[in-house]
Amino acid sequence: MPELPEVETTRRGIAPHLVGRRVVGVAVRNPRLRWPVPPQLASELSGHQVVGVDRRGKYLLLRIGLGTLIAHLGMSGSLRILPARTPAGAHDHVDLVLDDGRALRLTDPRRFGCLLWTRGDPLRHPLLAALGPEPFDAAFSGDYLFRRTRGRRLAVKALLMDGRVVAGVGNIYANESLFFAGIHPGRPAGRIGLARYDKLSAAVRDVLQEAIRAGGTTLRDFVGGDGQPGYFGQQLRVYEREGEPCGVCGDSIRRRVIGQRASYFCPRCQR
DNA sequence: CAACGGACCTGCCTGC
DNA sequence: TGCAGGCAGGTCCGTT
Repeated sequence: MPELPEVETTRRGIAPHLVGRRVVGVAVRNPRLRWPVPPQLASELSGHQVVGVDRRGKYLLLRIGLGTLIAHLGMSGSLRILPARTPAGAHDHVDLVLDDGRALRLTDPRRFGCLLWTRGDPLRHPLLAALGPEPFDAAFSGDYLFRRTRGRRLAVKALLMDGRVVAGVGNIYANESLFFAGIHPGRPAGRIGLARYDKLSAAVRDVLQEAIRAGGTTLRDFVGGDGQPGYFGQQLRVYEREGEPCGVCGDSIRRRVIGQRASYFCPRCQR
C-alpha cells in the first residue's frame, strides 16, 4: 500500500491533531506486526507530549517525550485520528489515546507494518540508517543516479525501488516515473546515460509531488489520517492498466514481472 | 558486493 | 455456492 505520497498524506492528516497533544493512554490490542510492538510502549509514552511528526522515506517519526515512535505502514497499514473509544475492528493494533478525547489508531490487516520505539536518534536506527536520499532532496539528481549505476546490470525499476538508492519510491511510482522518463523498466541501470537519468530524477519528483497533491493513491484500502481515500489513481498512466491504450501513442500497455514485481509500461514510449 | 528467491500476512477476485 | 489459486502498495534475510 503506502509509498511516500501515502505516508506523507498520512503525516499531514495526523500531525495537526497530534502536535502539542499529550498521550494519556496506550491500548495495544494486538502487538503482532512485522516485529512485536514493544511492551514498554505505554510506560514510555503515557503523560508525554507529541513534539513533532516527521517522515523519512516511508517511515513516520512521531517525536514524543524522550524518544521517537517509528511507524511503517507496510502494505496495508493506516493511521487515523478517531474519537477515543471508537469500537476496534479485527485489525486495529494500537491506539494512542490523546488528552483531547481522540486517539491515533494503527490498523494493519496484513501485519507487514511495524511500530518501534527508540530513545536515540531515529535516523541512526538500523532500519533508517542505510536509506538513500529523499527524492525531494538536492542530493537525488540525475548525476547521482548516473554515478551510482555504472557497471550495474540490475533493472532500472528494481534500482528505483531500492531504498538504499532513493527513499520512498515503491512499485506504483517507480512504474509511473519510468513512463514519464520514457525508460523501459527492464533496462539495465548501467546502460542509461546522464541525460536520461536527469529526466528520470525529475520524473520521480514530479510524480510524487502530484500524488501528494491528490492525497495519494487508493487502490484497495489506503486511507489518509482523516479516513479519506486518495485520488491519484485516476492519474495513473500505466500502473494496473495492462491492455489499455497508452495516453501518448495509443499502443497497448504491457505487464511484465521485473525484479519479482508487476511492472507496467508502454512498449513504444519506453525504451 | 550484487542479485535473487523466500518469507512474512490477510483479503479479495477469478475461474472451475 | 464453495474452494483453490493468484495477486496485492514492502522489505528483511539467507543463499548464491
